[in-house]
Amino acid sequence: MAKNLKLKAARAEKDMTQAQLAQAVGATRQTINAIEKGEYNPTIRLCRAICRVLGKTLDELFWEDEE
Amino acid sequence: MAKNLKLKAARAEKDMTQAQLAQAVGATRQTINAIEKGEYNPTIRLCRAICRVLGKTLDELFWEDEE
DNA sequence: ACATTTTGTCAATTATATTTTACTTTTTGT
DNA sequence: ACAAAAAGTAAAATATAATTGACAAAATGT
Repeated sequence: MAKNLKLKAARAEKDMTQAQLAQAVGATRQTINAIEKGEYNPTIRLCRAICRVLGKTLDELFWEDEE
Repeated sequence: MAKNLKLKAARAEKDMTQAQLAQAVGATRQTINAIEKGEYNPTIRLCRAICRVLGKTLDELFWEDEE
């Protein structure tokens, strides 16, 4: 898995820290960090929560052409 | 979580059984069944695999407005 | 009606997502 | 340069996704 820079950018666009995003979606800072780092396979529910907070779609933040 | 009828419909459109879809995405029939039943929180990687096989996007098959 | 396929469901086990605690490194602002 | 905040990282524990095997219920075709 590659780094999720789209997520990182969307978070920056909202001026949120990893800790703030984590709290907003009910996860931990480490989980958010791991997702951005790209070495993670989060659940769809968490992905949806992140999308809602950042105002993005699943396709925008979590699609990958190659797995 | 509600039943995932969009997934069920997309699978029907491809004329695939749950078992066939499961094999195509490298999962078990029970997992596919549970996802369609809606009482499940699959990983994003499995969701992406399903989308690729069925020719749909994450937003089309796995978005939910209310959680 | 009958046989066959598909779906639904359950219990037990395994794999892994997520948490917790803690520490180091990098970034940001003054 | 310094202090503070944010990000990166790691090990151990917990929660839960996913598998395996097996059987019942429903759907489909002849």
